[in-house]
Amino acid sequence: MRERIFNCEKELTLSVIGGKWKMLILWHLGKSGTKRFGELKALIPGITQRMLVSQLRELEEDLIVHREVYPVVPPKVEYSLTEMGETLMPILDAMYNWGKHYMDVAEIEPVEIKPASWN
Amino acid sequence: MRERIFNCEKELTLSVIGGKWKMLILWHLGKSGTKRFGELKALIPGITQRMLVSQLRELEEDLIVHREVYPVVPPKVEYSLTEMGETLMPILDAMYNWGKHYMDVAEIEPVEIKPASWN
DNA sequence: CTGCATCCGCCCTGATACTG
DNA sequence: CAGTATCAGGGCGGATGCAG
Repeated sequence: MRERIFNCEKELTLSVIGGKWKMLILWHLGKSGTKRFGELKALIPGITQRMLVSQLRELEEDLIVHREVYPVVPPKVEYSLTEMGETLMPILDAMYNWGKHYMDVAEIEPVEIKPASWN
Repeated sequence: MRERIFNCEKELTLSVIGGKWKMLILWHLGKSGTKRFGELKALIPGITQRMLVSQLRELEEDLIVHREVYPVVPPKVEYSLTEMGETLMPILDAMYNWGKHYMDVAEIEPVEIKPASWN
């Protein structure tokens, strides 16, 4: 179980969205809605099944993501944002805009954003 | 040197504020202004000198924090937010408010916020 | 007072193979 | 299709000692 002892509420927020792939997952679910496991995997190049599963489990445990299992063969599982998860989107938007502006103005090197059309 | 290859601009933002103690440092500098090294250390219980130095160096390198050295003995060094650093405060505010609300509504356990009067 | 150098342990993550 | 199990590596961060 994850220890959750923080100095400030900001760190609680960070612990929810701070996993290596969590912002990407939330972004997809928030911007284009419910997705199947395989769809998410295809949308996030480079992620392994192990990481996608673990990040989704943590988001589910934190009541950010809802997991809907359909009892069919082959298996079908859909993921979507909860209401609580939706309330994170303004923060993700703000972080996206800040990062974009920061790249233009500060020109910190080296910074590379992998090619992607789904921003 | 830190590798900075991201899938999205949000991750760049996270890399700037995501260090273990960075949000705390930025919060103090943003809410109550310029601080000496020793003041910051006193304000952040539990942080080691090594970590305070390294986190400040990274923030300085990222043009978020300004470091002013006074050539006196004993040494005196003051840290403050740059203009770019100030633009992070709305995001930190949003994260603080979200975390606070999240604790009340979601009641995720275990979550513990250490006693502190400087929020 | 404000740092830097060194060592080290742990957790996160990646790779790979296997399964209902 | 949507996972689980296992092993291994690397980097972040903690502890300690020294310096200008």
